[in-house]
Amino acid sequence: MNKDIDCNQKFPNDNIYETQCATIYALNILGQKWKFPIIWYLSKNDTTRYNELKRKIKGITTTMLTKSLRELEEYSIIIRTQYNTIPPKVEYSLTERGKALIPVLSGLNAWGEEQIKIDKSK
Amino acid sequence: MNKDIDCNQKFPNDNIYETQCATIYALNILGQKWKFPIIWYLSKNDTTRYNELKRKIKGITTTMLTKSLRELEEYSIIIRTQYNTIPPKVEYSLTERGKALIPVLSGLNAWGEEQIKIDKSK
DNA sequence: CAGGATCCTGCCTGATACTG
DNA sequence: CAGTATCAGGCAGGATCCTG
Repeated sequence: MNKDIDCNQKFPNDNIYETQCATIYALNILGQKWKFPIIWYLSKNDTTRYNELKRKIKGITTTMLTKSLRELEEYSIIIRTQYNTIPPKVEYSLTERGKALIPVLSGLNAWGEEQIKIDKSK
Repeated sequence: MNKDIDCNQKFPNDNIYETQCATIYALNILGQKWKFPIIWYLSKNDTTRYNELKRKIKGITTTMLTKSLRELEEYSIIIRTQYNTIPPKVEYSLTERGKALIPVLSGLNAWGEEQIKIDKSK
């Protein structure tokens, strides 16, 4: 087993399927500013509409929200459901692949909370 | 409890200690190209020297390795031990805070492996 | 309501050369 | 060996305006 970590590729835009390291593979998909927050919010709210995401994830712009959602959809992390009503209605939710990330996100969040607690006690 | 996710800040350079969301807090520290790979490698090898990191983490440059190590040290994720010998010798290892991240990294890696397996079976 | 289209910029990242 | 210093560029990310 090779202990080297093959990071010799730019993420998130190269062909991730040639990646040797699973961590890098994961970061190729998730390693951007808004991906984790979006998944994290969806994990707590099931199906969510576009503008609710925009409202609840403070600071995100339409450009980045749309871009991030498109990419997450492309990698089958989320699913987009469009209703052709007027006004239009679009809902996003996690796929099974996306739901499999929840424990990881929870772990990251728990780690963060723990560290914040430690920071404050100093 | 507020379900909103406050991401209205630039990471990784703003004051992370004012962050509301623990996930964002964590990403402020870890959310860059090489942080996870470095921690991931250290988690598998305990103390590691600078040039070994550089050799094993394929593609990283001295600039980014040094910068990433400094930042991780600043946030007490890793510890740097310097031996004033000739030639110099510097070792890096995870702190307790850093080790607490291993389960998260493992989870991310496991998720990646699972998805790669699924991808290949198609 | 759910984006598209544009333009713009900072800094993340890399390449190269040098040093105690 | 373990970095520092310097220069340069590309792209992630943001701001703004527009639309079916």
